[in-house]
Amino acid sequence: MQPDLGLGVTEAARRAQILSATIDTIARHGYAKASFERIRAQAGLSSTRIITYHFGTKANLMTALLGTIIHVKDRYTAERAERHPERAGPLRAYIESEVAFLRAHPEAVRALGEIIGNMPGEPVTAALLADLRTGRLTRRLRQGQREGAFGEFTPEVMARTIAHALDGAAAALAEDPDTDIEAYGRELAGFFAKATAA
Amino acid sequence: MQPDLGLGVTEAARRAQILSATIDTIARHGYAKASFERIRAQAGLSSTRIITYHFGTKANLMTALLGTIIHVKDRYTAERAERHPERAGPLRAYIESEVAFLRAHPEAVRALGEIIGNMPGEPVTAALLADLRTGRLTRRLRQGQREGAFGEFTPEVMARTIAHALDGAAAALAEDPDTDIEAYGRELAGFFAKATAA
Amino acid sequence: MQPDLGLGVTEAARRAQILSATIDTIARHGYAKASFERIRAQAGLSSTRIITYHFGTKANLMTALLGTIIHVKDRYTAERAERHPERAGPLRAYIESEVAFLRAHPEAVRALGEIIGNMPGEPVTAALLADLRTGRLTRRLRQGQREGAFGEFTPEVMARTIAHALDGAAAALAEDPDTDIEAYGRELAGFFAKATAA
Amino acid sequence: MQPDLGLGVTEAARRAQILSATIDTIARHGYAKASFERIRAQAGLSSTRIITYHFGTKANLMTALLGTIIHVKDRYTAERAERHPERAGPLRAYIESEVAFLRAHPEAVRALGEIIGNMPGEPVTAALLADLRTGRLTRRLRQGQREGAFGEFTPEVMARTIAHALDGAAAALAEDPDTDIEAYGRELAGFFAKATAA
DNA sequence: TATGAATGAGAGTTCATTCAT
DNA sequence: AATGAATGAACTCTCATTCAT
Repeated sequence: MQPDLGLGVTEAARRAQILSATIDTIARHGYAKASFERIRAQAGLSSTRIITYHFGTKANLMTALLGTIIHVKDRYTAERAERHPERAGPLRAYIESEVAFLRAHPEAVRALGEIIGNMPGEPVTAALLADLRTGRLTRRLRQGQREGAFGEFTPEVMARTIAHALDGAAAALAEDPDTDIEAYGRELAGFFAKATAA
Repeated sequence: MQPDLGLGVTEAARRAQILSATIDTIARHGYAKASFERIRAQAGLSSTRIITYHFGTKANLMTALLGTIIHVKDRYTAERAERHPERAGPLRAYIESEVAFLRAHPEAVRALGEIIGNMPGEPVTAALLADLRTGRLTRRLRQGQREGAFGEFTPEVMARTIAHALDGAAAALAEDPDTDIEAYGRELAGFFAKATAA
Repeated sequence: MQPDLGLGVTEAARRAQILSATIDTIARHGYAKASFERIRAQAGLSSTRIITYHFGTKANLMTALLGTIIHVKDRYTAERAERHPERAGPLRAYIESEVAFLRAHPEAVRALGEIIGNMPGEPVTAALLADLRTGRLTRRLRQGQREGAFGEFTPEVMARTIAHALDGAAAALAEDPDTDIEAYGRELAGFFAKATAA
Repeated sequence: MQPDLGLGVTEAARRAQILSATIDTIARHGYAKASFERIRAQAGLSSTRIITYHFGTKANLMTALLGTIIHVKDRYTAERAERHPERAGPLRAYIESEVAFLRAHPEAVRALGEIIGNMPGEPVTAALLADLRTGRLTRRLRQGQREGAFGEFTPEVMARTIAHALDGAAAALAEDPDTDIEAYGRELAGFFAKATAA
């Protein structure tokens, strides 16, 4: 009768609950089918009304989710960087970090991809999101070229290729959850080490 | 009042008209927003009814579209192979052919990606489509390895990486239609030549 | 490619084919779901157009079907009456004849019931159909009362009750095709013999 | 402009309003034509959306209606049994009770018949509904036979016959609302008293 | 005797959102 | 911090039917 036992939960906790349910819903059904109703069911809420109450519109919810995932991912990456001091070069470190996050939070990665690929809105926003994915990497690659660590290539193209290769890793994991994703990551790192070599 | 001037058009022509409009609609708005109404408007038809008349259901329409695009792409690839005899190795030939098709039919490639990524249906179908994308390439890569043309790598991983790298090319072109996609393709071919080198 | 091999069939044969398919469709799916499309599929035709061509409207088709079934049933009853001279009284003869027809053509009986129960149209038509079911029987019962063969009862009520009891027999057969419908009929005849006894 | 004056009505009241309108609609037009639009008009609502809001799907609405009618009928029967202590034997009591309910709620009986006859769904459901109609009566008849109150007959056949005879009563009332349905019921009770006599 | 092509009307369902407490 | 009730718009799909050969 009362599937939602979280009466009087704090705002922050409710938001987190809904965001988490949204990630799972998107990961399971894809962005297009992530309706308020499905999110409501996933979260075990009694009415979709609670979602609009906390987030207003769907675009708002998705923007909040985007911010949250990016935030979580950044924090994860930062913490990991402290634990695993970089030995094998920035590119390998980058790829392995991405794969580690994928392994730790596959649904979040899936959701991130779905949101970026499907969220409506101006091309402006799309470009911003795209830069978010490849901007930092592009700069790192260019910096590396300047320092002589890499050979000749167009940093934008390489960055985009790496980003999409990582999408490929996520897709492989999604198709077969038993994929040895670390091995996949090491192999990718090897490819791009060769491809970017001086 | 009579936006549809194609009264009495033959079945084949109508189907082609609708399929073409569907490609454009998906390319412009994405799979999720490719409703019958939008397709109708794109095709300049008077009623969406004509779409269900010719294709029955939406799933049917999408399946037909999938088949058509794959068919067109195969034919394009075959014809191109005749005109451009392979000199630079099968991998480079493959990538350049894919990029050439992308250049010739960017909307079709966009639509193909959207359909594969969003069409509902069993995981079975999804796996079939995935194999369609990477299966042939995987086999070619494995064959090349046996013949000593390539070094050590997991063919499945490499094939998937190449496929996703080509998605990256399509995304680049979509974001900026002025992208020099041939150059992009040559650079990709260079990457993967290095990455697969013995 | 040409599921309909009956090209150039005579009008009568085509009509019979369609009527027969309509009976089967109604028997299988009920009146409400007996659309032109389903009838077309059942008949193995290539287009519903052929149905409208021969019958015009759906109401027309149903009227024709009604006439056909009634005709067939009358002929069956007449022929059976010749073969089985009446020994056990008109009521038993009537019931056994109805049950025999049900046994011989259960789909036709099912279809007849569905049509009578669902065909749209004025109450006038409904009353006509009702009389068709019970009119003759009512008259026979009244005649029997006059001749002293039966006791006291309202002929209309008894006739209606018998007609609905026969519907019950059809329903029993529909629910379980292995029903011993002759036994069922004999039992019904026994009931009504008692119920109508002087 | 505002045909719906029931703003803010409680859920229970709205459901009752809709269910009641659905009964009337089915009684008037038959199951096949009982569309949301017609129900909406009958209930004086402003949009059909309110129906899906409260019941989700049409199948749901019909299931709810079925449950409601059965519930109401059971309650009616129980209350009546208290007021009218059984004198004339269980069979006569049963028939008179059914007829009394028919007299009190002819539309509900009509709707019940339409729903049972037309609601789509597995044969399983159909069998369940059939048992609901005749199961109790069959058991009563068998019990009566054991106690020597009845003669020889197959209880299932007799129960089904009685149920269909009651359908006949409902049909008579539907065709002519002035039918003296109590008299009809007494006559039926007389028939079956004779038919089941020891 | 038949068909290919088209169509208006209406069905049920899902969607994100809003009004009023 | 939350809810109950409602809603307009859009969507896919099915129906019987008609126009033009």
